[in-house]
Amino acid sequence: MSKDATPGRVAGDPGTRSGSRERSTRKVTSYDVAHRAGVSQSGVSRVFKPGASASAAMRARVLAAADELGYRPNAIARSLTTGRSNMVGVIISDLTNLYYPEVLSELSARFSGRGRRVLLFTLAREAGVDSILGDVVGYQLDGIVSAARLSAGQVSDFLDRGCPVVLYNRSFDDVPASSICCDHVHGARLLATRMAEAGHRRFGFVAGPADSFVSQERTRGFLGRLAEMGVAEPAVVAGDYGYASGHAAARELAREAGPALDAIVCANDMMALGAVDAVRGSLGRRVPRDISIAGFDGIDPARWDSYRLTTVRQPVRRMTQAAVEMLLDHMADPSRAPERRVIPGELAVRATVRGLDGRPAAELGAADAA
Amino acid sequence: MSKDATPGRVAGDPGTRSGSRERSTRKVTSYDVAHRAGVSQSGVSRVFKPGASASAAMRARVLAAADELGYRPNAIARSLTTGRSNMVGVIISDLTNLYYPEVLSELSARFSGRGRRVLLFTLAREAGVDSILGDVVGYQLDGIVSAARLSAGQVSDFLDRGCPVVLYNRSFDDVPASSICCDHVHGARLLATRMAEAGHRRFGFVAGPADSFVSQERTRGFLGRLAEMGVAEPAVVAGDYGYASGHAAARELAREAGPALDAIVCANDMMALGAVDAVRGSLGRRVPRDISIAGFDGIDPARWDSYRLTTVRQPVRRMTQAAVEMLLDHMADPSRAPERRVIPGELAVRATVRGLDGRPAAELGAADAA
DNA sequence: GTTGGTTTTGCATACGCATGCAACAACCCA
DNA sequence: TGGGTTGTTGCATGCGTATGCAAAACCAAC
Repeated sequence: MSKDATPGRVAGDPGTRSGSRERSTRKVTSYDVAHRAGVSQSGVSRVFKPGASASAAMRARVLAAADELGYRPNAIARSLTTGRSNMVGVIISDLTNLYYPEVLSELSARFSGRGRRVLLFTLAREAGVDSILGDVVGYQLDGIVSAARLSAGQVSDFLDRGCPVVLYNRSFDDVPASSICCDHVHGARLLATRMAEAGHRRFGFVAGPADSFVSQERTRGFLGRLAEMGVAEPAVVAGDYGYASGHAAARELAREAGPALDAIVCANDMMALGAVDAVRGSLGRRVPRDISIAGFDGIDPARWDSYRLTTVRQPVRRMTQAAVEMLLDHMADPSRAPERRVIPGELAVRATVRGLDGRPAAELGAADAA
Repeated sequence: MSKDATPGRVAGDPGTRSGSRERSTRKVTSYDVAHRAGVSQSGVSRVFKPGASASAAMRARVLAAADELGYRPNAIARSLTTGRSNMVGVIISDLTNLYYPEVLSELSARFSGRGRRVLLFTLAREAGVDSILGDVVGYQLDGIVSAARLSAGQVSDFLDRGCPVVLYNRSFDDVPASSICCDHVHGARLLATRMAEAGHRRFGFVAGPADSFVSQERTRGFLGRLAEMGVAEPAVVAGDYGYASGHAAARELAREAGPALDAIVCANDMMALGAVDAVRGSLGRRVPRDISIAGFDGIDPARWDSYRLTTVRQPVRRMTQAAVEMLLDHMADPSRAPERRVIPGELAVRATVRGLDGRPAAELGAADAA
């Protein structure tokens, strides 16, 4: 069978298993291709495995047969033998916070560029992490990127299962998982410095959910730096990272802090946008003349003309790139030590914070690209 | 072996294959569990298969052993034998159009509520559809929901491979795929009617990409109805569904149509928001006093106070629910005939369009919930 | 105590591909 | 021309689970 090279015969031979026409009915397997090409099944396997040894002649015959039959290697079967699925899990808590679609979009593009599929997990309301663990193990996921609020124990569970994890904007001292974080403390300090220097004296701060690592860091950085600069302690209220929540928080702050309130800083852009609208609308004050407002993240809508929100931008491109890179590195070499990368945020001073001369800041135009 | 029920012995017995402690090193298979529970592998399989026959005693012993060993059924192996993966593909063209994160979020939640995993495919720039086909086949995806601009041929390829497809906001007359569409023509006619009745006379229309089915429908519906009502034919320019594109288009329309321009309708909300900002900013005109603006989709930011955009809302909840339902139905019974559902859009008149008396429309407050 | 019927259980095999091993061919240099 | 080397190829087996089939156990009524 391997000797009598009569491709004409073989190719013309009506397939024994594959029916009469291409893609007629059922699945085409490597055996079908092998039979048609007159080689063994392992030969087909090798041709479809990059870097395996196969002669040009065999390669050509196999590829021709595969093409005629419409053969696609079965990734499931491959995963079973290799133990890796070429799928990575991406865990996102909440796509309504518009920062996450940006992250997801980038991650998806980068992973697919590296030949991996993205299995998406959205965590409705903190629930379902356990079921995800089951899936991660069951589907042999090669790794996971988590941008959700998992606990240290949950992350450990993944690692114990031999599934590398890259934490996005979170890290644990006692868990050996890699992480990529924006330096929220530093960014918050930059913002605090800038706003204090601009002469704001009565701050309101809108924190995120209490269990949000990002919120904790931003809050700590911002309040800490403000204290260092001798600014009166801000009034603090908590939100849920949503627009409506920022809207409500701004109104509450105005009620609490009274007319002296001259700055509101929110733990993310979504809430800051809500705050801007509340201040301009319900409160009837001007931004930034009466009240300056700033946020964190640098989401796209924050740049829209109606807002031009001052914010601390997270370099999403670089962060996602790092996340993908780190995860793939760990998949390639599991013995590699976990790595914690921190990337500085960038203060983007736009139109919602007064300038250092106390007047509305100069417009920056569209020059500040991500 | 199946008779001497001495669970104490069995449980205390140091596992032969599973090392010494729970989850020590390598994968735990159904054989490990079977050995520990003193039953056969097929027994374990049956216990973990809902609706399979297994005595209460066996079930209890197997579950206990599985728990002690930290066993999780290998979904990959299961997929190999059953031929179905419990994964569905979701194809999204562009997450920067903020309508899609909403759709994706809903789809993800609904599918995971039905026990399916979502494999995400983002189509960068119309490229890569072919590679998706390979993945769909290779990963034995049980079905796919496509909210991207696939061609009829591409959809047929999926179907030929035995993979049911539900098209989201698109359908083909000659392809037997199910689809869920918002009635864009009808919605566009509602909007056109309302705007013409409010006395607008010189329209500008910002279409989407030429190959966008949604844009074609909306354009056709809107222009058609306007013509019926005897309104002068609008100036039409094309955008790419992005904010910046709407911004630029509004300025171009103003230049083309001159000061008589009193209404701009965009083929989606993202562009409409850009148009609002362009009209208020660059053009220095008021909305809706000088120029009314409307969009399509009903994305979240369109409801923000700074915009309160008049739009034709797509009932995302109902549409995604229908999509999931239809896909699952087809997965359960592949012989079922394809179904094309159409759901009406809802005109949401908010603040960017003048009222029927020619004055700014009454605010609707937050009453118009999705 | 026996028989017929109904679970329950184990056995063996299939799913589709990857891969270690051995057989083999081609090729090189002496 | 021969022995050694490199590079191809096929064979056989394993990955972890599901499932048809038959053996076994159980139950109930006679």
